[in-house]
Amino acid sequence: MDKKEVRVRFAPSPTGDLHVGNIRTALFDWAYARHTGGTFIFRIEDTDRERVTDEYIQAAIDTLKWLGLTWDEGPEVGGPNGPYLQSQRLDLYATWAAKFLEQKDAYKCYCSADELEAVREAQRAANQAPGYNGNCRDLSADQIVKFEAEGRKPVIRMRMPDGGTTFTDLIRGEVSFDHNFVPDFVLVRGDGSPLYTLAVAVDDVLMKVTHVLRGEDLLSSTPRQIRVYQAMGVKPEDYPVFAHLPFVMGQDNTKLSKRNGEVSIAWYRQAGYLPEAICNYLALLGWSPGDDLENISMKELTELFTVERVHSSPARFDMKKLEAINGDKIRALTIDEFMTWALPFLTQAGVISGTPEELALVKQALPIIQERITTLAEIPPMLKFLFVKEFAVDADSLPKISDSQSKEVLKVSYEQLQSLGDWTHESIEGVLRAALIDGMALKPRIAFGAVRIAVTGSHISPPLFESMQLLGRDKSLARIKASL
RNA sequence: GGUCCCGUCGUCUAGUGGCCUAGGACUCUGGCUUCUCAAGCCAGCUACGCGGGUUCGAAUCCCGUCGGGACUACCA
Repeated sequence: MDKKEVRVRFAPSPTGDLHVGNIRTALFDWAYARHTGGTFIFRIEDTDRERVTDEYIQAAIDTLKWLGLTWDEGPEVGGPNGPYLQSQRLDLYATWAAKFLEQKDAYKCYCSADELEAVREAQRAANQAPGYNGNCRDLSADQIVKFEAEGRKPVIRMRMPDGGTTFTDLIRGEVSFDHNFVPDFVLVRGDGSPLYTLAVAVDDVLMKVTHVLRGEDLLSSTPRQIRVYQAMGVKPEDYPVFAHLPFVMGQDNTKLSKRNGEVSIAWYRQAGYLPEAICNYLALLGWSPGDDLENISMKELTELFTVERVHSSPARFDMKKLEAINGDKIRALTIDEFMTWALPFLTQAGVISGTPEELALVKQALPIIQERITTLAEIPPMLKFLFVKEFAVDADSLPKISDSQSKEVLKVSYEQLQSLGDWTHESIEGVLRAALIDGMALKPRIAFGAVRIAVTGSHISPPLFESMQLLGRDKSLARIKASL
């Protein structure tokens, strides 16, 4: 695009756990930085300290790390343009606000919240566009003295000049706003703390951000941001390039929320989704590589990602497709990788405590369940039968082996298996097939079904003969005997 | 209400005037395979919001219309 080094930032305001929408933005920011060989900056927008907490900030950092979206400048790693928490940059904002005041780009506004609300109320009633009416734009010295004497705490408000703002959005093309619909806006609160409108622009300039990829909800605040650049004396050719990403919405076409799909990335993490799957799926929301390629790695994403290919229309979040991709990613894991992901789920579920024997058994068992699960959370219930101390058949499966035919199947199985020489899944299968299918003329699903329930406790299990081999001769036989 | 953005199968998307009787993926349905569940394979259903133009020709360009969303804070 140009020879200037690309600098992109992800700047969330952690008022809660990072959610699907945030992360999709972070992912695109990251992918763009990596694609261009630029710098990825992570900045925390915590000017609203009533809503942003340290816990949420830490959670945001953890989530980004877990997803593999590493940053070049930001919390923990630092960088030449820090600090990267807006709450630690307050003096910077104050300095610029004072300068704007001095330049008459901004002015003190003494209107109270109640007065402003009354104005808006009247505007709404009169069917006019609600917005600041410019009441304090040109206060006389006397009026200021009077307000000050009343003890009013002024906010600092930016003066929007007549005219309009036009800028080129990388995704939407040329976008224009008439300043008649962009009222003078507040930069600094009555208590002296900065607002997003001030901090975001100051930081983007000071951090030399070249590309602002962010949510579409910020599109209409862009003229205000550009206004601050002007007041800071930034030349138009040095403004960052904007690209407003389309929304990620819930199933019912409303904003994604608890009601129509989980939003918190932390939830997906503990539900057993792989970071690569989440990123792969999210990358497909509002962007596509162009051909029929869909299952891509993080590396491929950075190679293929361009802003030009980002959509301008919103996308609906589809859990089913995420599940499908997650299953694909799990199946593509090597056993060692799969092991690494599986262990925490098994220990947390209390299925294993982590002894070397258990680990060895898990490693042997993982291959037979790898293609049967879509999330890691499905592992514990599926392997539980191998480790459980006090075995019992599931209540809903018990009736299925209580009939006389099942009893007969189990009896024959027990007798045949007892004299089996080598305990391998091939030999187990051979013996049972001969005795039950050939000998008793039963359908495989009927015959093996009974054994399955007796041995694994459920009518749904990993492949029976492999399961029996892993369980071992003693336990397998004991369970069959117990169900006779 | 105003301003701005958006509009291809149920969903995510391919498509930038002829290769489109619109392709892929997920879902769903049916089938094959099969020791359960999966996985895999095959088949099927279903879309260019609507109306006008421009053009020999439009999903692709223009206008209108309808619909959806965002913003309209001393939130971000």
